[in-house]
Amino acid sequence: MTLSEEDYIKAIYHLGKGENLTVSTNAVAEQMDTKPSSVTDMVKKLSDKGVVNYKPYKGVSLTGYGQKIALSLVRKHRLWEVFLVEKLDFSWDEVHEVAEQLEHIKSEKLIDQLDKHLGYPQVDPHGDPIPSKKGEFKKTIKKSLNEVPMGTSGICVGVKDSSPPFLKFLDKNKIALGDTILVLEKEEFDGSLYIRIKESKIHISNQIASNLYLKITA
Amino acid sequence: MTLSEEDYIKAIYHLGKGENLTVSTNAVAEQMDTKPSSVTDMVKKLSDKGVVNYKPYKGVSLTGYGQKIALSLVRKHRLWEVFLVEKLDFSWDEVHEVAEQLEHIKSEKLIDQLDKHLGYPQVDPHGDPIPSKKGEFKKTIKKSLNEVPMGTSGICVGVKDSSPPFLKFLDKNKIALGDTILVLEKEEFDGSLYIRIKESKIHISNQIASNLYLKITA
DNA sequence: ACTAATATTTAGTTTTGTCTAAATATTAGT
DNA sequence: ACTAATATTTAGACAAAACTAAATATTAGT
Ligand SMILES: [Mn+2]
Ligand SMILES: [Mn+2]
Ligand SMILES: [Mn+2]
Ligand SMILES: [Mn+2]
Repeated sequence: MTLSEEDYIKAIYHLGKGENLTVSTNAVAEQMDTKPSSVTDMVKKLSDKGVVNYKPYKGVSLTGYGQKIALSLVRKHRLWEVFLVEKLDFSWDEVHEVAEQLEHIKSEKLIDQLDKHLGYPQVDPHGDPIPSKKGEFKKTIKKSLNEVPMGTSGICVGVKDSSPPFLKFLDKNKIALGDTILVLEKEEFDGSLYIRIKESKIHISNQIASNLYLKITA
Repeated sequence: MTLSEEDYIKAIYHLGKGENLTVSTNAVAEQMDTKPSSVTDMVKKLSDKGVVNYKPYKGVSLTGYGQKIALSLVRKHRLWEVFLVEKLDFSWDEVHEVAEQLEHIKSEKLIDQLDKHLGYPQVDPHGDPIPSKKGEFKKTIKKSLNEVPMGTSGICVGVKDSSPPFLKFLDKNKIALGDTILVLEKEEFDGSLYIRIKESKIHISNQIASNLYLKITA
C-alpha cells in the first residue's frame, strides 16, 4: 500500500467507528481534507485491490482484508505515539502529526521491537487502546465526565476533542491521562462540575467535562 | 523537499565523497537504481530549486544549500541507525533499509530528542560519523588493526582476508563487524595485540590484526 | 409526485516522478 | 582528424494522486 492509500484506509476505519460502518464519500473527503471527487477515484482503486466494498452512490466500507490493514496502521500509529511521549519527552499534543508519518514506515521487525522496547503498552497517550499484532484490542468503556453520576470516581483515559488548544488547557490545569478524578458536585446554573484531581479540587465547565473521558472504577 | 528529491540529494552527496565533487548523470543513475534520463529530469528540477549546480553534459554538484540538506539527511539516517541497534536490538546489517525510510520523517524536535535519547552519539553502527545539528562532523579513516597507535578505539568494519578459516576464527573469538574494538597493547616480541572487545580482553596475532579493518574517528 | 437542495460521480487537467526510444554530445582509438 | 563507442539529453508516454467544472443521482420539502 502507498502512503496515500494507507491514509484513506485509516480514515474509512475511523469514520466507521471501529464497527465497520459504511461511510459516505463526503465524510471521507472531509476527514482527509480533500475533494469528494478524489475520494471517488481512490475508493475505486481500493475496491479493485480488494480493500474496500464500494457501491457507487451508496458509500464505502472496509473488507476483512482492509480491516486488517487498518488495525495494523492504528497499532503502529499508537505505538509511535507512546514512544514519542515515553522516550522522547514529547507532550501528548505534539505526537499526532509525527506519528502520522511514522505509521507508514515498512518494517515488521521495527514495530515488534518497538512494542517490546515500550513494554507492550495497552493504550496510547490519548487513552486509546493499542491493537495487538493480531489485531485484537480491549474495548475500553468510556464515558464523558459530564454524564456520570455525582460521586463517581474513575481514571482519565481519553479525550473527545484532541485539538492542541484543548490539550494545552488540560496541561495547564494539570489534568493528564492516568489521573484519578472524583466528580464532586454539579453546578445547577451552568452544568459546570467540581472535581477532585490529585488532591486538589478544581472547577470545570460543562463543555470541558463533556470532552473528557473517564474509565469508571467504582 | 519530497522523499524522492531527498534521496537524489543524498546520492549526489555520497558520490561526491563528502568533498562535493561534480558527479555524472550515469553515476547518479547507478546509485539510485534508476535511468539516466530520470536523473536529468530531477537534476533540472533541483537546479531550479537552488539545490544543485548543473551544466548539461558536464555533471552536477551540490550548492551550499544542497550540502546543508544532505548533511541533515545523513545525520538523521545515522541517528536512526544507532537507535535501531542500541534500543531495538537490530544487527548492523539490518538497519540501513529501515533508516532509509526513517530519515525522511519531518520533525526537528523528533531528531533533537532522538539525539538526546541516544546520548549524542558520534558514530553510527558502521563507524561512520554523525554530523552535528550544524552540519559539522569528524572525518573517519579506515586502517588495519596492526597499524594504529595503542589506545586507539574504532569500529570493526571489514576484513582483508575473507577465507572461511579466517571467518571461522572470528566467529570463535566473538569478533563481528560492528563491534567496537580498543587496542590496548602490542607485544614487542611478535607484534601480537591485546585488544578489548565487548568487555572482554583478548590476544590476537599480528597476522590476524593485519586482516581486520577498523574505522577510526579522527 | 415534483421540485429544490445536496451528494456523488464523470470528464478533463495538472503535477510529480518515472520510463523507452531517438537524437545529440563527448571521449577515446586509430 | 575521423570514426566508433559511450554518455547524456530530448521527446513522448504513462501511472499516481490531486484538482475544477459539469453531469447525474439521491434526498427532502411541499
Ligand atoms: Mn499517515
Ligand atoms: Mn492517539
Ligand atoms: Mn531514503
Ligand atoms: Mn550507516
